[in-house]
Amino acid sequence: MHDIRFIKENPDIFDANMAKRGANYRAEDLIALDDARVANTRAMNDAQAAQKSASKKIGAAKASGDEAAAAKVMEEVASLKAEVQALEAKDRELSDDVRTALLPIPNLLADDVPEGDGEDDNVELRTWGEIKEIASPKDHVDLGEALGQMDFERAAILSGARFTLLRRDLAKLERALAHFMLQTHTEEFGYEEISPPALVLPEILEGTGQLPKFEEDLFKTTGDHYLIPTAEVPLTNMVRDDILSGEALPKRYTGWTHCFRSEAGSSGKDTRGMIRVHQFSKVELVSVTTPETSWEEHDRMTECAEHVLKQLELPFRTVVQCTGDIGFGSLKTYDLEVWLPGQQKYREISSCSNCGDFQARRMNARFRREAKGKPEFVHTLNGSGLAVGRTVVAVVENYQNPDGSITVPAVLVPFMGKAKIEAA
RNA sequence: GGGCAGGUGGCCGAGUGGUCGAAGGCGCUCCCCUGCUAAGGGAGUAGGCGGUUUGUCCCGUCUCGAGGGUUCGAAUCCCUUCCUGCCCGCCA
Repeated sequence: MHDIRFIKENPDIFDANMAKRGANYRAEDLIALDDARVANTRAMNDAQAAQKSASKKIGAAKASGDEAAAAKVMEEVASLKAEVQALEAKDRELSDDVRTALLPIPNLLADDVPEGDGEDDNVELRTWGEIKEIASPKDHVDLGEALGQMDFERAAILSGARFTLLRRDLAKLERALAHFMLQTHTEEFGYEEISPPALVLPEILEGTGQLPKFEEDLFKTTGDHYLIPTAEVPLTNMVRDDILSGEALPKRYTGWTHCFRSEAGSSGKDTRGMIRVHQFSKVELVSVTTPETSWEEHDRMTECAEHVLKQLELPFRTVVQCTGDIGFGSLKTYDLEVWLPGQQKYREISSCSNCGDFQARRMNARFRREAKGKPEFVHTLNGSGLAVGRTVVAVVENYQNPDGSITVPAVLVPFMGKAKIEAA
């Protein structure tokens, strides 16, 4: 959420950013809305002050036993009551209007976010690894089904379209990958492992930005809960409503959770296999930092995610998302795209974003620089480290052998207890 | 699910209609005294919004789990709701 005061002081910056995102919000409209709120607040405060001082007079008169004087002031003040109540009601209404207007507005953009219309305009920063020559490569669906360990038919019987079911060694591969990732992030990079709830309340999703604007992307229960679309949601809200001490920062959280996405609006896209499904597992990284260290942390986090791909020896490239592809709450986002031989393409496997104070403001997450200092909003970052389902796909496709077996990446052998995945 | 008891400042804890944003204690910060393995004295110590100011000091107002209500006035009374603890029931 934006700081209305920032918009008032920098209307041009705000408008230019919205234009870059192709979003239709204007500083002028928001300022007018807030000015109305401020005018009402002043009137309300004045009325409250008048009422309060009169009430004190009544109290003083009663204390000294002067009932006549008390009655006289009570009469004078009677009319103020309605006025104060009306102004208070108006204040609630206007404050709510401002917040409601601000909530659907996307974050500003870092200056170096490239302009573009969609993912094709993302800019490649670097590539890593060597793409192996594979004669007539198969994709993960053909490989997995031939192994008898990837069962889309059974998944469809159980749950309909866009679900995956893994068996035996491929199920174990998923678990091994997640275990390896968690191990890396906790032991090597100092993240705190969290096993959070997968069902959360609406205000939690509002905190990270999925609500109110993107409700159609979420699964909602028959009660008040929503299924999390990513562990970013609970992990970032770990600091909700907190005032942290400066020394406590940075906070680094990692967690392996299932993620649930309705995939509304992506019908016809990636319908084959386990690239785009309603349920997948992901190891997430979240950092909470001071404002001055968030960019440094952004690079560090991206390197943590890249490190996992390097250890798995999967070729990938790192791109920076353009203005047409970047997410709602992000100032700047790096995507890691892994090479998939079955598609002869790089596909997204991680996305690392610096959200600045955008989420912190929604969550009311703050810190104190010094013991007596004024609370300031923290900065929050999130990244996949990595999407486990897609990593299964990448391993299966990149490590395929001519006989249909899959070589287990060296670093996973201890977790798998074997070096090769074969048909039963 | 049924019953009982609670939710107060960083923490503990007082406060059942009037000058309470809140006693006292702990913790923390600063100052003083003293002088040594510890202690004594003093001051300060929440956040939001708005104003004023940019001498960052002051002023108004709101906030005692949350939301409504009664009242001239509510931490204190009423209603709703959430959470916590304990007992019973049920159950991975």
